[in-house]
Amino acid sequence: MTFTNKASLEMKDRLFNMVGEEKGKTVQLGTFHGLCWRWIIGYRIKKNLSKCILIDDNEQLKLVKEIVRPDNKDKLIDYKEVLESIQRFKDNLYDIQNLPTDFKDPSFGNFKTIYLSYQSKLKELNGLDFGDILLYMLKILEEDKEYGSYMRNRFHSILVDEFQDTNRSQYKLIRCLTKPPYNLFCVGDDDQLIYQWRGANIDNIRGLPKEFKELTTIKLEENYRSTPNILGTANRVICNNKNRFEKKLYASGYKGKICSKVMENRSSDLNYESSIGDVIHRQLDNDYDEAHHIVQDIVNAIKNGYSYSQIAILIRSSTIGSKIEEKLHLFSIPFRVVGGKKFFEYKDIQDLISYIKISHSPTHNLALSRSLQTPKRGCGTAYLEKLKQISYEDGTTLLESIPKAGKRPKAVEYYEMIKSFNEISSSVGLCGSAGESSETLTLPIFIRNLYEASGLKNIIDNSTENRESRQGRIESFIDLSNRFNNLDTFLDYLTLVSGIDSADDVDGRVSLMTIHSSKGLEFDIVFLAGLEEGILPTFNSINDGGDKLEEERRITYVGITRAKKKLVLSCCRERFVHGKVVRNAPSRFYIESLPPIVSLTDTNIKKPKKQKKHRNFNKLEKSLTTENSLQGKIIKHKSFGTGVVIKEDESDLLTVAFKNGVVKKIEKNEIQN
DNA sequence: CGTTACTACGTTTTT
DNA sequence: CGTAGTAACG
Repeated sequence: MTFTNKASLEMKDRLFNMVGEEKGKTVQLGTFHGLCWRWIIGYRIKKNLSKCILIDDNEQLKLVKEIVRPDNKDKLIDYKEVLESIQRFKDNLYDIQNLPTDFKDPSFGNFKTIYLSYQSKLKELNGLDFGDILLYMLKILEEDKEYGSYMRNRFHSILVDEFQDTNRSQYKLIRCLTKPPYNLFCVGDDDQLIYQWRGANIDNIRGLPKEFKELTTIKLEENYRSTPNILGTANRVICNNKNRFEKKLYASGYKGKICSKVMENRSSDLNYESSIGDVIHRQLDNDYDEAHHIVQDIVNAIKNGYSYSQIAILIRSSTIGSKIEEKLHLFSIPFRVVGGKKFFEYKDIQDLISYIKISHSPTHNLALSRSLQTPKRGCGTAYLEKLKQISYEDGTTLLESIPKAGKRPKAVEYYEMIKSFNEISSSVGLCGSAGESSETLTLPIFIRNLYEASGLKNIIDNSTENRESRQGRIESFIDLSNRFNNLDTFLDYLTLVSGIDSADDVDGRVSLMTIHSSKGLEFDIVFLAGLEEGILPTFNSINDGGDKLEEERRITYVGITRAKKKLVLSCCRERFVHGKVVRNAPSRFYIESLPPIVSLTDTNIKKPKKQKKHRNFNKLEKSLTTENSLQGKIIKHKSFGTGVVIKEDESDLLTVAFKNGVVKKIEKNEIQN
C-alpha cells in the first residue's frame, strides 16, 4: 500500500524488475484509495449491490457550495475551507456527534449541519468521496464479519510504504486488515513527514512499538542513494528540527572521501555560486537567471553522458515553474511537467467527462447540470430549480423530470440523446454482444460519438481561439481512453489516478515537479529551485511558526535527498510572482544547507597559529563582555568585505550576507576587527 | 438566459 | 497573474 500514485508506480516498477512481471502481478499493489476502491467494487458485485460512483474534488466543492451558499450572503464562509474540514474530519475518524474541542470549524458552528447534508447529498448520488472510500471500506470490514475475516486471511503479508504519512483512517484500515501473528511491514521516516496538512498523523508510526508488542524495528541508516556531500547537505538542514528521531545516515555507495574544497564562481556582480564537488549553491539575481542556469547545466550534463530522465527540477509549488518551462522550451529540452495543469482539468475535457458520467450513471446530477448547460441550451439555474421541484414531487430522477418540464425542445433533445447513450453504455467493451451489432463498441468510439452528438465538437471546431490545441487535447483524451475496456474503469481512473503520466511519457524527459510529487523517486541530478523565504518555507508557514516550519524543513529535506549524484540549490533575489516582482531573502533552509566556508581556508590559506589564538581570544572576550550574539552586527571579512550577520550558531559559524548580496557561512575567527 | 466587464482575491502541497 | 464571483445589461 502506498500513499501516492507516483510512489505506487515506482514500487510496481521495482517489483517487476525484481521478480518479473508475471509474478509481480500477483501482488495487490496500489494506493490506499485505489486498493480500497477495487475491493469495494468487488464486494458490491458479490453482494449484488448497485454501482456507486466516485465523487471528485470539483464535485465535492460543488456540493458544499450548494449547501452553504443559501446561508452565506455575506460570504463569511469559505467553501474550500469547509470542504477541507470535511476531508480532515474523515481522515481523522472524528465522530459527528462528538466533535473534538479543537476542531477548526470555518463555518462558525454550523459544521454538523453542513456535514450531514453533504453526506445525504452524497447518498442521493450513491457517491463516495475520497475520504468515504476508506470509511466505507472500514465499515464493511467491521460490520460484515464474514467479509472481514475473509479479508484478514486474504493476504500473506501487508507492506505499507511511507508509513509516516498515513492518517488515522488509513491506520485503522491496516489494523482491520491484519491479525495475529502479524505479518505487517511498515516503512517510514519521520523526517519525510510532509502530509500533515492532509491529516497524516505522526502518532501512527511513533505508537507502532506500543501497539504491536512483537514489533521488530530495523533502523535503516545506511543510505545507498546519495553521495556523502549530498547526504551531508541534507543532514545540515534536517538537524535543525527539534522534533525528530535521532539518526545518523551514512552513505554506503560512495566510499570516497568527502570533498572539502569549496569552489567559487561569480558570473556577474550579482550571480554567485559555490560548490563542494557534487553540491552546488547558487544565488541569482532573478528567476530568469535561475532558469537559464538550470537549463545550461542540463545541456552540459547531457554532454557528459547523463540522460534526461535522470534529471529533475524540484519546486515547492507548481506556480513558480513557468519561467523554467519557458527556458526548457527555448533550449528544446524534452521535459514533462508533473502536477501542473493536468489535462483532465481543462474545461473542454471536463465538459466531455460530464457527458460520459451522465451517460454512465443517469442519476449523477452534478454531471447532469454541467452537461445540460454546455453547450448552451437555454437552461439556467431557474430551469434546474424547476427540474428539482418536479423530481421532488414525482419521486423521479432529475434526468427523468426533463420531459415532464415540457416546452424545452433543446432540453428534450438532450434528454433523448443521454437516454440513448445510457442504453448502450454498459455494452462498451463487450465483444459483439451489443444488441444486433456484431461489432465491438469500444470506449474511444463511444466517446467520440458522444463528443459529436453532444454538440461539444461543434463548439470547438467553430472556435476561433486556439482551436487546434483544443482539438488536440480532445484527441489525446480519446486516445487515452483506448487503454480501458469499459466506462467504469475509465471513470475510476480519471478520479483516482488523474494526472499520472503514461509510462512511456516519462522516458527521455527531464522532470519538472513539486517536491511533494517527487517523494519516493530518485534522480542522478536534482535542481532544487526557488529556495527563498516566502516560497520554501511558504509565506503562511513563516507566520504560523512551529509545526508548519518544521514541515517545510522536511519538505526541503525530501527534495535534497532525491539526488543521487549531483545537487544544485538555488535562490533568487527577485522573482515574478502573480504578476508582481517580489524580493525575498534566501531561504533559511538554503542558509542551513550551506557548507561551512572553513574548508576554503583549510585548503587555501594557512593561517598563522598565533593569529588564530589571538582572534579566538578576541571572540571570547567579546562574548564575555558584550552581549552574546553577533546577529545583526556589521562585520568585515578579509576576502569578502563588509556584511551583516544573519545567523550565529553554536559551533562558531556565522551566516553572513555580504554587501554584494552573497550569503555565506564563515568562521567567527575570520572576522576582521 | 447569457454575456460582458468588472472586482476581489489569494496564492501550497494530493487522494 | 489567473480565476472565481458578481453586477448590470442586452
